Amino acid sequence: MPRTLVKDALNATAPNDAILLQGWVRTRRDAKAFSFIELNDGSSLKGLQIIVDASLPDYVHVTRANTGASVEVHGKLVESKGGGQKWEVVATKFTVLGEADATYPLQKKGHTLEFLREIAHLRPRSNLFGAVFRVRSRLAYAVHQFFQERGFHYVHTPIITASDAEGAGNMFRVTTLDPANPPKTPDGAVDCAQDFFGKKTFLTVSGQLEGEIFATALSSIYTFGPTFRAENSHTSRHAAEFWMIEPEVAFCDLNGDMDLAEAFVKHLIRDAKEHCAADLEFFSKFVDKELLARLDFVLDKPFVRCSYTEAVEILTKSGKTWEHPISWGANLQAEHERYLTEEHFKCPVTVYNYPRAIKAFYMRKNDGEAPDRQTVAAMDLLVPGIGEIIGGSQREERLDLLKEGMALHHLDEKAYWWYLDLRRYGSVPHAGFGLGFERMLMFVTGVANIRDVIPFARTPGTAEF
RNA sequence: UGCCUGGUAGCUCAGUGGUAGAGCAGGUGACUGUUAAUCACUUGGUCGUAGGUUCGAUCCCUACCCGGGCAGCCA
Repeated sequence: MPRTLVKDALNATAPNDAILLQGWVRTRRDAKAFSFIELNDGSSLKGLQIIVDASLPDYVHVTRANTGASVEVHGKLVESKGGGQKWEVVATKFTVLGEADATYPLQKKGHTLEFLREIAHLRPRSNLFGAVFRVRSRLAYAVHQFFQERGFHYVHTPIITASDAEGAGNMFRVTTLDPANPPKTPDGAVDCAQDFFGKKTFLTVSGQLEGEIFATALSSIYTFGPTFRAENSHTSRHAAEFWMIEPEVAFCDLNGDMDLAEAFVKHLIRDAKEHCAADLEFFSKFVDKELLARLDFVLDKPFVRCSYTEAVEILTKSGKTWEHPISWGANLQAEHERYLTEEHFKCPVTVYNYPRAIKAFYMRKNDGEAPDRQTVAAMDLLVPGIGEIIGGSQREERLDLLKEGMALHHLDEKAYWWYLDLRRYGSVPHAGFGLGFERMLMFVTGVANIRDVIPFARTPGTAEF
């Protein structure tokens, strides 16, 4: 007999005389003549109520079906006599597949997120994490759907890379050399030429530069994969390993890039609302009361677009005192970004055209500006509660200006020979951005800590599981 | 990395310079078409680690370890 998922049983339109369910016991309530078992198989937030009558021969096994045990139930799907659920299953055959004794850590009560992180191998069986990871799965699908429907091609950029100065933070070294006894060059330095790849290699901090290669061939591409930053960041929104989505579009300028970013974020929110409604209701009830209202609000209105120069004026005229003083040329700090999106505009804000000096070498220089007010066509999308969720730019497609940018950032042209070739041969205007998948999940679920939207979080000092 | 904050029963927490309590979980019993069921009884802790002050430290001091928050870095 084929297995029926709890989700499908709950959505049944008619009773069913013979049904098979498999899953884990969430809670059991014993009555004199029968027991109630709430069965969950991860297919939905809500479980299915199982009735095991004491007259059933298998009833002797019910006492072993404690919270956490895995069970198999053959039975009849019938309309429930009790309140609280439409359908329930009256068991005809009841089997405990795997017991869970009193040491099972998940209890029928609220646990702290900190405790659940310590049992990351069991927390997917909780309501909250079941919901988080169902949404994560759905949104990963929605990412591909959004881009595939728009003619983008999915590119697998390398995870191991030799590009070591992309300006996106510290990198993890990848090496097979013996750390205790590495080969040395005559002058005493570690001889990286003898390493596995014959040179220094790292885990990628971004697939953007390789993405540009494919955008200047396939026109519109996106990457979606793991990214690594060896920053010693102790915050609720940084992880050493996270997933990033990086579209790159040829024949596209900054406005097109901002349009794409806005459409993408809205698509993901709309998709979650449509396909994960019960899970989002759960978050709205137990994690963040404002969640659903905020998501609706974000969908309804166009995002505000505000140039860096305007943003600095707003911040200067706000009358607020800043921990980090703000003036033209300084980077926007978290407190500034939070003010813009949470207090001043009260909606998602795209800040664009940042000072050239504080942005990456590959960003396109804007023309016709005073020498002390030069900007690049960069943009950051800020959302309430999280801050920066997207960072992107139009890329510098003019060879001479790209070389100038590299000189400003003290980069060696030789290391980027292939990147410069893209400007030597058939260069086109192009633009792209990076969206932190976990930050998007935090925004959609209301979950406040990045460690709780990653199955197994890697943060400084922590790599359990 | 800097600053702040916490570490007491399996979990969530209270508490006091004289070596500790509650709720939940577990156990036993009762009761019930129950919904994190309910009621009664009950098991359970060298109070993060190592020093120091003191007649005496879980409590005060120092260091360290671990968790969390904020800032910087960014996605």
